[in-house]
Amino acid sequence: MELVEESPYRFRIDPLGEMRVPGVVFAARSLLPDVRADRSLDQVANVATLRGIVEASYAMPDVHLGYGFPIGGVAATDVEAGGVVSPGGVGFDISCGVRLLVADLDRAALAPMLDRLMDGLDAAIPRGMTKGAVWKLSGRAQLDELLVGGSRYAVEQGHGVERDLARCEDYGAVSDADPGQVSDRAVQRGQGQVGSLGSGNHFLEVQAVDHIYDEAAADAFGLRAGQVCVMIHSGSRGMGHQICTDQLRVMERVMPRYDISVPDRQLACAPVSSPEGRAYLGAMAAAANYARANRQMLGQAARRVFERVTHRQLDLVYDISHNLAKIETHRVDGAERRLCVHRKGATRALPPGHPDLPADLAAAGQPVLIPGSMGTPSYVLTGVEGAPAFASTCHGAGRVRSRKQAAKAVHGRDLRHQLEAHDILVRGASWRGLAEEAPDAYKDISAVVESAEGGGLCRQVARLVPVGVVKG
DNA sequence: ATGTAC
Repeated sequence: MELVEESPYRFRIDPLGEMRVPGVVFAARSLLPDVRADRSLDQVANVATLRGIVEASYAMPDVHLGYGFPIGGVAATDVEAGGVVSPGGVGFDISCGVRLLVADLDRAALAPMLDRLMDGLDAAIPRGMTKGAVWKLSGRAQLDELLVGGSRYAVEQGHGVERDLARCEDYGAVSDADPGQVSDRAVQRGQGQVGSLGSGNHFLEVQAVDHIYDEAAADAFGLRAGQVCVMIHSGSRGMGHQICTDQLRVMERVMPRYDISVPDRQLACAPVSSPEGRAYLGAMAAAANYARANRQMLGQAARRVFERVTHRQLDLVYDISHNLAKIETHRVDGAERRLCVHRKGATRALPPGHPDLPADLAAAGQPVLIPGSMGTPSYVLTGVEGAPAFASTCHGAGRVRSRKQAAKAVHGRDLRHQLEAHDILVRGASWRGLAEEAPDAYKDISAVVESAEGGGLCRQVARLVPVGVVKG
């Protein structure tokens, strides 16, 4: 594996063997994975062999090993040219993403109430392995409505306000969800989890705006220095996981029928326009809407606690996914093409003026929400005109040490003391879970974001720092 | 990420 430096934040893997296009990695040299110890760039090369792939197999600065595709990967296939869709290009946590809310309240004014706020959130946010969810659904019929309607359905049922939907990617729901493709087992797993955080790197954080890079965009997003925010990072829980598992099994079976062979079994795929490809996209969309409704409900729970303790409202800045495939039109080799754009651990970053943006965000561009690892900053970015990689950017810090290694290096109790020494309050679900998420198990988020901007993928708008964390 | 194993 050889990396050719094209510019300080852009490296190329030239096509070899079955690769149809090059690999392109957007990262400073210091963030590049070690090609001897880490297989994630082999995964970038493997993705480049997929039928119908156009331009390049892209990797964001937070790239790391995933199932088949790397996390931090972007790949687009040409639908009309027999291009494939692959569940591994989306990941198990379908439409995992981030929701950011802001309060008209400064960090200093919150300080005397912070402990009570964190206790309230601790009690109100279901998380970890324990059962519990904000919203108990009445049965499959209601779940099916949620799988089609996403956040819009939650708001229609009284869980939120109409303005929330204008501040959700896709206005709260992706189209073409097909609940008929969702197995009974997926329904069973998802039924009791709407409005629950999960575990791993998922969190709810109380944060403060620490630095503004772009005043005009920050103003459009409703962000100012010193202001208190709530960030929620969660996904589609057991529902998305089961849907991914089910659909992978189908694709593994039908690949020979379409004469598809892949260098790694985890790259199972089918043509976008085949029955199996369409079935996956319908099921994936259902899981995506589940994830959005999940974050809507978590946001509602946070709002109730926040209002009770501080007597202030939380307004939605934005809700955005970083694990999704979408059919989009892009110009490739001078012609408009319908592409299936896989983003796995990668975030869509619409530039200013994009027609999919609501009017009040048109001048600034789309808010892109980048969650940091525990105890480290998070970022708000925005899209830029003429960006490469189908208007995509990074999604977070990216793990560099395994959960096991992380848990061995530090005890959760010590980590909590370290965070509290930095005035960050911690409400965890388990000591082990806390230790697995130690910040030094992740890349430096600030370096990741700098690389993304340096590579021309996005622009920095604001930096947020944690003041209290609720961990799954 | 995940009822951390079909």
